[in-house]
Amino acid sequence: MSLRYAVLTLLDIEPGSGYDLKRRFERSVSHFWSASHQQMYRELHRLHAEGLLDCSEQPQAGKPDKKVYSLTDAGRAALADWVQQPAPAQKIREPFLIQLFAGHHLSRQQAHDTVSRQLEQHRALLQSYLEQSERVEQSDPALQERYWLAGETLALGIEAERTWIAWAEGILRKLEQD
Amino acid sequence: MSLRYAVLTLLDIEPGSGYDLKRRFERSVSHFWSASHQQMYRELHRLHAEGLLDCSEQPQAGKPDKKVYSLTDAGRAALADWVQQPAPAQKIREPFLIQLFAGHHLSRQQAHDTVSRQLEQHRALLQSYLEQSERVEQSDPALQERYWLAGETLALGIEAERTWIAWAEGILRKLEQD
DNA sequence: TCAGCTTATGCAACTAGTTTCATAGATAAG
DNA sequence: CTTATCTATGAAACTAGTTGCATAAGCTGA
Repeated sequence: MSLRYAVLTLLDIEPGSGYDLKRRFERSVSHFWSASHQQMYRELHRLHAEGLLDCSEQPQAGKPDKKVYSLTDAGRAALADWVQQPAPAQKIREPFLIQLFAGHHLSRQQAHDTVSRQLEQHRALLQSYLEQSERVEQSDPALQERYWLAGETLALGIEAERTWIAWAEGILRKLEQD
Repeated sequence: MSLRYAVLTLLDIEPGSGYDLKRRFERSVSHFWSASHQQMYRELHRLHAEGLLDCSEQPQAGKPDKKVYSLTDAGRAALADWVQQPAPAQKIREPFLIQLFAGHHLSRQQAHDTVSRQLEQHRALLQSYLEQSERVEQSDPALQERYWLAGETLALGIEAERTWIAWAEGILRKLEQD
């Protein structure tokens, strides 16, 4: 049930199409939510059917037409109501940590390889979060002020990645020293 | 597809029933995976049907009978094979961070309340991870040696919670100083 | 003795999320 | 001129996960 509120939140900040939304999920909330384009379109249809979203078709020059969605009053009310409810518990599912949990089936070299591979991915993630953070810092101060709590979620993403990277580097050191 | 390997990993370390498994998920891998008892039982049935698990019914004094599952050779082979594959990417889904992202719908007081509520939960989590860690330290050194990578996953859980708590405390400070 | 908790297992129906496929115009590289 | 990529939307079928219900034995406290 949280996907719908993630969608409402992004469209509340700025209206957009399913395609826009998919990219905004990748670029701005990937540190706490992910969804495929099919999920977006389905959720947009549902929210529109329930009267939480308005939809206007916009022909574009040189590109296919867009369906731009924006919140109705009912949509804004539903979102404002939900943010005040206790948040459903997060469900953590990290396949890589299962592999480490079963790490006694790996040779030292294999363990080193899998951890290294993950480490590269997390370094890339940290890099992309830092770039996002820079973009935020260069944006309109009034918007930064209004959405400062959103900015803090990104700060958490950055800190979490730094913690992860430091931990993984520690494991690699232990695997290297016999 | 990762649940099955989480189940295989725990049963590889020590055989047990669906009920045991559910509690072991809560007590020993909750920092990277969660599953309901229905998921356990269904997965155990499937794994048994596929020949990856053996099952023996054990009558118990003073308690209902148990079905104790353990890995077959095929089960151990499937697990050993899987741990060497690249891990599927983790999917992060944190409803609380969506709420903060939509935090402009909250008053200062409401924001303070929701963050405080989450902070309490994360402090309790850290506490339980630290207790787990102590239990591990007091266990047989040979087992600690064999499952040291599993121990490292717990260390990551602890570090991640500390990071989270420090971040949340920072938010609360910002919300308190006008 | 009755109510509630723990141990123990399971089905059925539902919601959420993934994968595969399909369509279609524009643009860019070779 | 063909292949590939990007923009843009969607259906259908599948797998994963959740919720609600059912059953049943034993144990604990009022």
